[in-house]
Amino acid sequence: MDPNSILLSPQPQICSHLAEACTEGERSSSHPELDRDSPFPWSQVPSSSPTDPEWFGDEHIQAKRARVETIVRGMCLSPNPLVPGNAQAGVSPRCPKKARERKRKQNLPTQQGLLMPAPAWDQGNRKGGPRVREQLHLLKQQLRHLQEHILQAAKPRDTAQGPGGCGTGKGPLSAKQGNGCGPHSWVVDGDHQQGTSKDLSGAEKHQESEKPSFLPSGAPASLEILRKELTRAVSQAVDSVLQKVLLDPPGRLTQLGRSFQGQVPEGRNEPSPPVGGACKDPLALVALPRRVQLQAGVPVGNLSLAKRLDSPRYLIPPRMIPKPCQDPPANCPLTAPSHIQENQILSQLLGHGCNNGHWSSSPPQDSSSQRHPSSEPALRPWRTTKPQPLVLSQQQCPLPFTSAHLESLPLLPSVKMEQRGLHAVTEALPFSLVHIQEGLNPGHLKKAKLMFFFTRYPSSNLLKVYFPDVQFNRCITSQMIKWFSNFREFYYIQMEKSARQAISDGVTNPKMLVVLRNSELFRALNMHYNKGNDFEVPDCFLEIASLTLQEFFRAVSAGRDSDPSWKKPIYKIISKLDSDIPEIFKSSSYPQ
DNA sequence: CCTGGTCCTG
DNA sequence: CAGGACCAGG
Repeated sequence: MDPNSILLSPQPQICSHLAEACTEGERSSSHPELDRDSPFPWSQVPSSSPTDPEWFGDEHIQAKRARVETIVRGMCLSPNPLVPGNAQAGVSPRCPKKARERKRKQNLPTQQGLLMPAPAWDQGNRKGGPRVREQLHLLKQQLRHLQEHILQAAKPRDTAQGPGGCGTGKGPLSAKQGNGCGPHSWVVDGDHQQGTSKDLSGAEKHQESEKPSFLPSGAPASLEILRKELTRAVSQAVDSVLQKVLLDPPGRLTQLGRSFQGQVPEGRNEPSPPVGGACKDPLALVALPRRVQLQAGVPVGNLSLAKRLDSPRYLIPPRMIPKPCQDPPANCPLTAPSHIQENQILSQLLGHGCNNGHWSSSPPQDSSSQRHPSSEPALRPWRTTKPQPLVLSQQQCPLPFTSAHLESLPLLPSVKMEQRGLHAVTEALPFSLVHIQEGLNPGHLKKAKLMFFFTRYPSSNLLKVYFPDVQFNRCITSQMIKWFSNFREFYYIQMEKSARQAISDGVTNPKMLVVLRNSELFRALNMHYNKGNDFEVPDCFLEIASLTLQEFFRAVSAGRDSDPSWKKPIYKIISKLDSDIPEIFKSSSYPQ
């Protein structure tokens, strides 16, 4: 049997009695979570309008339509079709996959698809952005074909018209089209990437005004009429589609922004109930007795003794050593972090507005690099995007942007947009949105690691309390839970390793195993959770670590490790020894 | 059925 | 650290 019964016996008691009570309540976090069903009106968009066959009575055209459709479909299957690819690149790239594969996650895609016309969900996507884009694309193609027909019909005269016609004719188009004049110059460059709905309408408008000159008086008036009608209809269709997709109430706009990284803004995740309060209990109850013991001079095995030797006091709050001083309360509009968010938001909005409408069928390369949440400059893609389409789009794109917003678009090629566009857009967004992080960034990870010193098994509710700047949803929550799971893994591995090491070193009394700040074990742990060593590891952690180490030691030395699940009991013990996390951690800008 | 945990793998 | 498989508990 183990010689340590002395020391260890008291532990379990503490746990089972005191701790249990508290952790229990806290841990059972079955967040009544959110109202998942929030059917968004505009989600219907895809199924409705434009593609209706009726639009093109001409059978011939429909035939072509079918053909084009297959082509388009093929295009959609390619890498990142029209979708601004790595939407969730940085922070939560995995959600989509999960959503796609795991049944239980299926509500996710649904909502996300609706909320995010452009997320990187599989193209195969059900309703949602992809479809809209596809439809728009189709429309564009169809229109182009029609125009080609018309062109052919009018061609003879066009050519007769001579260069003059084209010189004045293609206004905006000539600029884009390398071929300048020529009969095709006025043909909407549908396939050409820059061909946007904008282009179409814009071009057509020009044509309309000029057409008369193109078509000799004798020209079939019906053609002209047909064209106008068609143009108008298509324009309207495009408008309506875009409108439905993009023009949503401010409230939605918010969600739109939140959903950016491919996360489901599944209902509001209220800063959840005062769970924070719960967390304190564990240690408050569990550790407290110990503190009392210690302070009262009642040693709890070597643990307490060691404690007193090299460590300050239990009550001394951990602090960031080097850090100048904590940042002002979280909500500081334009801090570096929020800046990134702004970019995200902007790019999302823009992404929707433009990519969504097939017009900015921006090259795959672009889209792939687009919507890179955190790290990568969200604006990058725009630098390669041609301004024209955007300029044109102002004229008819019924986006929720104000003219001011749009005005900034042409300036996109980077910086300017960042300054003006961002401002404009962000101003239009709910204030809170700027501060809410839809994804997790390195800062959050760091914070989580520090929190690990206090809690090894945080409940999701607790996490929500300590990460007020994070928009929790299933993905984010599980990601964070996963973090802690990983932390634990590392932690326990280290413990086991050390325990075995101690055994092989001839240690026989677990009492001898205490994690001191100068120990190798501590170094490893500190390196892992507190790189940079800018945080003072709380004593309670050392205590828990010592305990864990001892438990492992006892288990291994007792040969219990032969049991496949020999660690379980240890986990159980440790899981009840979470401490309360300092209030400062509740600040969204804590570790800064 | 969902959540949260562990284990294993990359 | 993320993913995925698998499992237990509510």
